[in-house]
Amino acid sequence: MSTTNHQKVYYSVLEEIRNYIDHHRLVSGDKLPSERELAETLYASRSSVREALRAMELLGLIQTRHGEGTFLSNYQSYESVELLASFILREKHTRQELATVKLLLEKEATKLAIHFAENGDFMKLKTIMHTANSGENEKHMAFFQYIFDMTNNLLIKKIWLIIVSFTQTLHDLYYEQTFYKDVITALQEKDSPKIEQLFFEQLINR
Amino acid sequence: MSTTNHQKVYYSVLEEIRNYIDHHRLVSGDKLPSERELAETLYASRSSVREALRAMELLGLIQTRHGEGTFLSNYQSYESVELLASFILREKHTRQELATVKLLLEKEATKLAIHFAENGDFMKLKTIMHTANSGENEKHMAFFQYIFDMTNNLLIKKIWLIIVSFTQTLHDLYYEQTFYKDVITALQEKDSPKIEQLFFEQLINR
DNA sequence: ACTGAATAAGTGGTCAGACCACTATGGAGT
DNA sequence: ACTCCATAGTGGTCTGACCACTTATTCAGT
Repeated sequence: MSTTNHQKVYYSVLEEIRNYIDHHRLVSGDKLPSERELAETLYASRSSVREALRAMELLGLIQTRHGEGTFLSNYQSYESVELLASFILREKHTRQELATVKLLLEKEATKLAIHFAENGDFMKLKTIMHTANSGENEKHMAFFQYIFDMTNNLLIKKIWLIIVSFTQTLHDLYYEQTFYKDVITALQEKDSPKIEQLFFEQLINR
Repeated sequence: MSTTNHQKVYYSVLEEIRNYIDHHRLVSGDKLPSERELAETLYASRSSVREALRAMELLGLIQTRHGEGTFLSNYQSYESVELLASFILREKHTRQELATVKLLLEKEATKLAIHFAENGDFMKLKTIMHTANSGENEKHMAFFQYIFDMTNNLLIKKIWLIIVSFTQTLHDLYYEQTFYKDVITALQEKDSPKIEQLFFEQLINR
């Protein structure tokens, strides 16, 4: 019944580090105190401090450089998403589920890209699809990598990359040859329903 | 443990643990080997094993009980999410990305659900939204949880759950009151473009 | 034979200290 | 002014110890 509020040390360390970041107005790239200094300041052992820092590192919140120090990550890398995914995707998800999510992400990204696409982009996409010395899977990857970059949404791209990496081991990634050309056209005409239709055709073609 | 390839020990440990879970077909609630046993098996120190376990714990992948052991979790534990979110959501850009992906997933799930919806489902959804003694966020969760279950796609649901758990700590999840009613109607009429339109209105309303 | 309390064994939680590997720095020698 | 390298500072890892908590075992009292 005793509600012992025994918080683990590494957890308090995490909170303290967050407070430190806030209080010192640290931004990406700034250096954190050394492990030994943190340990002394927070009255914790270096092991406990490291447990907290390693967790943060794995989540992509910080970046450690051997011999240099610990730094706030320069960009939001969504490392935690990858780690989570590697555990979630280990389960018995069917090929069907993976393929569906992959297609949905590609479709939505394309529709998002409508709002950002400029003239040069269409040319670039066409060039990608006409690169001679690359396989269909490589073209597909390059094509949508470009699309996802256009969306300015790193998170959705990250999720897609993970899904794709799992899909790739099962079967091919790519759609029909004419599909990509049609997508570029629809993108150019900012025709969202057309994109919806194009992907839907691929969905039922499987 | 071998330090070849500059791979940090705690990271190898993490991969090994994932392999162990995979190989032994562990499911939620199952017990992992003790820290000492893992250290011995993986030729790593207990400190390194703990660094890996703490990171997994922070992500809600495992649950440790003092004196008992370490157990595989169903990663529904929202315990550390708030702390995690306080780190991850520091940048406005990140919040935007999360909100967009959340909306896209909900939209696509709803459209997928069209193909599975039966008469009883609409009634059930209406009931959820008319439950008196529950907040708007709870209604929203229950509503879409039901939608996602209809899609028979566990993967997309899990992705959504993770996204939502982070979003929730920051601001409200839900849309306008009339929105849900309109969605049910569109679902009933299998009107995919209407669903598209409804969500799009919410997107620009932010 | 049964019950219950004391004990032991196993587990996570934490700490201190040691050593290694790597990086940046600054001073000695040119 | 330049180069070189010893050195200090940093993260990376390991060992061993002790504490706190939970469960299993033992054993005394009935």
